[in-house]
Amino acid sequence: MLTDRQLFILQIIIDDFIRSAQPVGSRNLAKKEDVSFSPATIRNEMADLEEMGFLEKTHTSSGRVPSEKGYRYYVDHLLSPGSLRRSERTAIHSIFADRQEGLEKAVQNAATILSELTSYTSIVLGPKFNDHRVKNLQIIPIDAQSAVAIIVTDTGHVENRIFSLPEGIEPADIEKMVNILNDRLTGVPLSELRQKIYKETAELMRRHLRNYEAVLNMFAEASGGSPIGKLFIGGKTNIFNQPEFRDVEKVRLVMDMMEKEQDMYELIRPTEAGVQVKIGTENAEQAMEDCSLITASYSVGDEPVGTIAILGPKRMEYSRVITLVDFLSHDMTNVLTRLYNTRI
Amino acid sequence: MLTDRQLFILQIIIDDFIRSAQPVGSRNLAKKEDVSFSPATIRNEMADLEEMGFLEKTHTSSGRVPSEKGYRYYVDHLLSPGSLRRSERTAIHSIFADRQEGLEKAVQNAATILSELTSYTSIVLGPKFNDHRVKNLQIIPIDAQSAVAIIVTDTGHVENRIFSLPEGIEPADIEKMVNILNDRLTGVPLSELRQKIYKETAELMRRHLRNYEAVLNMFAEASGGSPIGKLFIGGKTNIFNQPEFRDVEKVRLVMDMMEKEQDMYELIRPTEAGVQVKIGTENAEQAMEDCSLITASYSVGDEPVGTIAILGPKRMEYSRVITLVDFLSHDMTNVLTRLYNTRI
DNA sequence: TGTTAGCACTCTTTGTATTTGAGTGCTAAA
DNA sequence: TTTAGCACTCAAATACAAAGAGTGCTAACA
Repeated sequence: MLTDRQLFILQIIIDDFIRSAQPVGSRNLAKKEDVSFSPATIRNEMADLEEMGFLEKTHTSSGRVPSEKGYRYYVDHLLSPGSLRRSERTAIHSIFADRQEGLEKAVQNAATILSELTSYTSIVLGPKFNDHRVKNLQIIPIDAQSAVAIIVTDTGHVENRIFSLPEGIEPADIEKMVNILNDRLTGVPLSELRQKIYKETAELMRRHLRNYEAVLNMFAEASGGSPIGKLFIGGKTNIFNQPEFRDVEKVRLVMDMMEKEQDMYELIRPTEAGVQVKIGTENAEQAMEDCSLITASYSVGDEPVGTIAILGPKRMEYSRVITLVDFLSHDMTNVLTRLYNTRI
Repeated sequence: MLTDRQLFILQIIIDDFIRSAQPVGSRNLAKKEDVSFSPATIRNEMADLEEMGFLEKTHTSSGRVPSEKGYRYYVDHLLSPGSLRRSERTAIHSIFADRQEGLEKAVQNAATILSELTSYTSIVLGPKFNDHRVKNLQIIPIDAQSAVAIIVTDTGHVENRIFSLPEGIEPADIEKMVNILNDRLTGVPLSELRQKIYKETAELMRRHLRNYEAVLNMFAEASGGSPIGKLFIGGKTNIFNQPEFRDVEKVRLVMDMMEKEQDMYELIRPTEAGVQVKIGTENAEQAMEDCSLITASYSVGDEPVGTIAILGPKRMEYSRVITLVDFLSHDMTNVLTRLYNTRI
């Protein structure tokens, strides 16, 4: 068990290291105003803290650096709850202020602002609406061989795909089909569209369309096929600012990872509700070894529809970022719920 | 004027430097099989070449390095025309092999393959069709206040945008409007859509829609508003491989630039037909100081619709990359022309 | 018994010569 | 005109010393 003094010292060390990126030694620590013990005392405590695995040394006679376990303890027990500046709050509120631009733009905007506010890298996923419902279906013939299928959802989202038409199909046939599709499928949630379309309309489709699988594919993609929303990353190059990433190889690892969409999806896949902090190797991804990730999901009503995240060095300003991410995720939840939850 | 021997030496120096990234000295040059002069002779020639501005020294007693002027001369006069390996050719042909995926995917694919083939960074812009023509327009009401406007073009491309409906509009009104819009605007090229819609339908729209500007805006974006195609960048982190970019600051400059879409558009904006090479400061962009850019546009018929480019260090394998870019741009032109030019 | 001063020790960082090696320019001979 | 020879330059590597920040341990102190 840790004594109060050990907690105090651990906290100061980590705070200091987060600020300075320099290993912190007993002598300098003792000089701080609110520290009233001698360097020797501090050294003893530090030795204990190191023995317990909260601190590390970079070499035998260096100052101490927080270990992963140290950060973990710090985040779990020592964090003083931060508060946001007025300017930060207005910046966040402004993201969803004007709806005209469309949801996707707004989300992208969120990523940009988040990265500017933190000077770390931001990742915003979503939103995906599992309960998008079909509002309208269209099939628009392009030429003799091909047509575009379009789904409009009740959230105003549009999916489209080109597919081939069977030989000699008549415009009237298509119109009839569209009518039937709309009749049978309006109001169906995208998540159920796939099975519904098989059950309700496959027979009909088969009769009229040679490769109706293409249309089914489109529907599959629109619903379950791409089960995740779009991914936006803001401030990709912010990592260059961190002194511990002076090393080209380290930067490269992280940059490479950020280019792989799949990896990023995996990385920020939400595991539980609320703000989550993953420190260094707590992230599965190899490249995250020296980084930490703070994530939070946002929802429409009770349904999580997306994730926001901040990726920074392990030496991250946890307090500030957690507050920020928490605040933004709630704000997004509020706005989106107000916008889209009414229809349920 | 340069003597044959000077040309020869210049060529060997640049070839060697492109391979090794090391300043090349007279002694090592003289050791090469196909060089039959003594180091002293070479030194004399090098001194002349330096005086003329084709070579530079990194310090007084170092080997020579090509200057920008040197590269320029090399590209303009000394390039041996490269040829592609069978595997490279099949890789390129495979890009547009299956149309099912959609044009956008194929273009993105082109960027990826191009960067893998060269191990430089690739940039692919487009395609934008100036002569997309309107095939069909739809307005789908979402709820009492809003609706989605959709344009389908004769290339199968779909644009959509949400806008607000005026109070108390009837579904029948909308249907009427859609009919009129389709009647008046089908077949109109997107480039002329904006003025046409004003001339032909503004009066009508104003009567039925409160904020018909939103719809006009959408049309504007679909046609002239985003006058450029989508931008794909492949192998962003390939620059890390280059020994002259061991320096974090240098990498950062380039990475920062690549994150700014606007800068990238400007960078690869085509200036004339055919393959173009821009070396170092020949690019306006500050961050390109140590990089070269090789671009080529591709067309549908005679109309250029997009650009492909390779961004690498000044010490780039010009011969190989030029051949590759030339080949791919022609291939894309062929495929796209076959696909889309028939309708004109 | 917990705290602290003192001290020897370690290891990085910084600075300063010194050497090595690759390369140059110039001169004079072939 | 070419080339051998030589003095010279500079970056990079090597070695060494000193400085500085830090530690651990012991013994004295409150």
